[in-house]
Amino acid sequence: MTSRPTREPLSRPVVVAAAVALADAEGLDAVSMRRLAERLGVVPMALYKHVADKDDLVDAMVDQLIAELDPPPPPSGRDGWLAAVRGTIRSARAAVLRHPWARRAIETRTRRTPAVLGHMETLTQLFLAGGLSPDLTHHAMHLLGNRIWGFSPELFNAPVGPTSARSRRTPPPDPAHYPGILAIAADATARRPDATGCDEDFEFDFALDVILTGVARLHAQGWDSTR
Amino acid sequence: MTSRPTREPLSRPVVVAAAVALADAEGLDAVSMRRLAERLGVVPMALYKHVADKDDLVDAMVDQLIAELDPPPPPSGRDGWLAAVRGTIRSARAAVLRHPWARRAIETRTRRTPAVLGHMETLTQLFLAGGLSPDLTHHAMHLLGNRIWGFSPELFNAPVGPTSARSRRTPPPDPAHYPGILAIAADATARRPDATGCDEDFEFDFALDVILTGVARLHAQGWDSTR
DNA sequence: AGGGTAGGTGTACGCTGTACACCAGGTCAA
DNA sequence: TTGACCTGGTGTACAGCGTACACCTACCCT
Repeated sequence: MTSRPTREPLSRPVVVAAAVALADAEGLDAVSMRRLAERLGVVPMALYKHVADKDDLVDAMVDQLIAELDPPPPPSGRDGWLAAVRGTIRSARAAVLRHPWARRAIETRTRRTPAVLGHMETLTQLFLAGGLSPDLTHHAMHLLGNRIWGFSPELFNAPVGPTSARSRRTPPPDPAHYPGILAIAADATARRPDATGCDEDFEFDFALDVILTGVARLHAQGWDSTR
Repeated sequence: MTSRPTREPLSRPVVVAAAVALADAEGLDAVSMRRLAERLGVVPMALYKHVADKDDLVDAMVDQLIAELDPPPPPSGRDGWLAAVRGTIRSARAAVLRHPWARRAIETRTRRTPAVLGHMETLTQLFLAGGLSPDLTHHAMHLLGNRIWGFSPELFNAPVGPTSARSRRTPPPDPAHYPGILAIAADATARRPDATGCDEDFEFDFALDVILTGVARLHAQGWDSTR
């Protein structure tokens, strides 16, 4: 009998799953066609039988992440849309926290895949089902922006991307020149003495709250974009 | 007399200005060390005498853009901070609209250069001068996120990055699967029949308005992060 | 029996950032 | 005046990237 050292055959899902695993383990930059192929015990060009190009691969990685999201909770009662929207977005947030590469991956996407559109559709439906006008819903989605994916842009914290601790030619900035920033930093440390950096979870919820509250208020007063 | 075919000597400002010009003309992807050096009539490695590495170069490009911003308007009167903040952010928006590459460049930055911190400091000061607590100011900055740079993430429009019109293997999505999105799209076209895509300026102002209004309301009611 | 196709291989190209050695010209101290 | 040093531009080289293209093999279907 011929021993068959056959590798499990490749397929698009297998390739994408391996890419996700690689990104989870070593970051998005580690996902090159060559490294990924090596992991799969295959020659780089073999991947191109399953993905169109690297962009397509990253699109697919994001799609797979979206597939992990919880199904939208059934909105219940008046103003239930608010909780439903919040829940859906929190689920997205949980997913991108599980996959640190997702943030950067999502930011660089330009294609709206069916999965991406699906998530946007879900949220849109929740707004509409809550009685919001298509008009307000439209602008509410824009207002949320990337927050529908569960992250807000970093503002104060440094280490998002690869933490290149290389020495630069420019000296570190002198805090004395930034009394305002210093003041809020001092206030923050006074409130949370043992914390390092900002509480991203708090910031996210705070932002979501201000935004959704604002939208709800506009809804209540019958806002219309043509004033 | 010896004819002197001396090229204008390089310097960091010259290099950065050339990089900005190149990005303005051909996009951020066109800014490679080789292409930039070619433009300057110099060998690629010569650039490294003036910038530490490519990251440093892009940092410097963003810094130069920030230098173009209007100085902060003097806030006047009660609630003048609101107009002042709005004006400062609008000025940033004008700058990134002049330089289409800026958006992507800013999003990928991880270093807080003095110029970057300076812009954040300016806004922080405006909030504080308006009487907002350091606490609220802090979270307001987070809430604004990248909008302090004058852009919100694209949600519906496609063509931000390089418009790769390559054919993909996945077919275009069927609009019928997205009735909610379809509904708001229909509403939008009904309101602006001759428009292509969303009105980014409107979206930006709308978002800024909801956010700042929300912050002002919290300020008025003495909001505190430790409830 | 034979053609088509799906999937994996191998080679090659052009592009990227940048490390490293070198070298000319100017400045400055001995 | 001489020699050391520094500044800035050069040339070569390397490793890594995405991917075009030709090929080859094994299977399915008529």
